[in-house]
Amino acid sequence: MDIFHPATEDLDLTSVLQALGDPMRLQIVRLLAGEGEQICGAIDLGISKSTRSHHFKALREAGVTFTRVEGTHRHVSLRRDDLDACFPGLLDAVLQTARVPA
Amino acid sequence: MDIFHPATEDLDLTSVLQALGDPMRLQIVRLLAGEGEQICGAIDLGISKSTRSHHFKALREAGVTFTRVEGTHRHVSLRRDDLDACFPGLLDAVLQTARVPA
DNA sequence: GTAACGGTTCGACGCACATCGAACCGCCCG
DNA sequence: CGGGCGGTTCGATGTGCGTCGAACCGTTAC
Repeated sequence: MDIFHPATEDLDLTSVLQALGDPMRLQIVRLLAGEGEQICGAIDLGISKSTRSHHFKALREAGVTFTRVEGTHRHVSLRRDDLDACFPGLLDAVLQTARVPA
Repeated sequence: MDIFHPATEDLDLTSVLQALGDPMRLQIVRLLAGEGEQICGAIDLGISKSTRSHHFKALREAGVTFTRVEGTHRHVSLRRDDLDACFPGLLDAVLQTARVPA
């Protein structure tokens, strides 16, 4: 079971919104937007490894992130261009407010 | 238990995204954006009354819609201004792509 | 006053999800 | 080659959600 990424034209608004509609994942997306590509393990939010893996899978399968394998590491990045192409303005709107939390 | 609406400053991104992350509710929002204020019963998507009521409640409690009581009817409308104030561009982005579904 | 109608609430049910620990797999480094 | 590390997968568990029918409530109409 290789890492799956949905095609750009297969991105689904509902799925993306659902993926973004979780505090943990929203935080991950915010971090990826700010810091750029990250190694999976570098992102720790006080959750277990399995839960983290679960969220990354959810984001990836919704088409929000792209995962690149390099050795034992997984490099994760935002699919900014694809998201902007399918849902123009959406990511920006989410990030703009996500950047200013409380 | 009167109809509750969250204050504009209490709107939460995660909650809004979660509310929008459902096909039925997304369809309702799209309809409200296109047709303006609607009576609850005028919106039928092949779901039961109770399910419809449930979705309207979810949208309302997330701050996406405003419900106005008039006699036996409930008039529902989008909280466009409030959403734009809290999450500028978000609603537009969602509607723009939601307008072109399949 | 009584019936009909618009909506809500109440279980109930099934499903999906967030979370965890533990087991597992692949790769790298001694 | 063998151990450790980065990540995934596998149950298991609790919880929340979408859906329904049925019962209920307020208002309007007759």
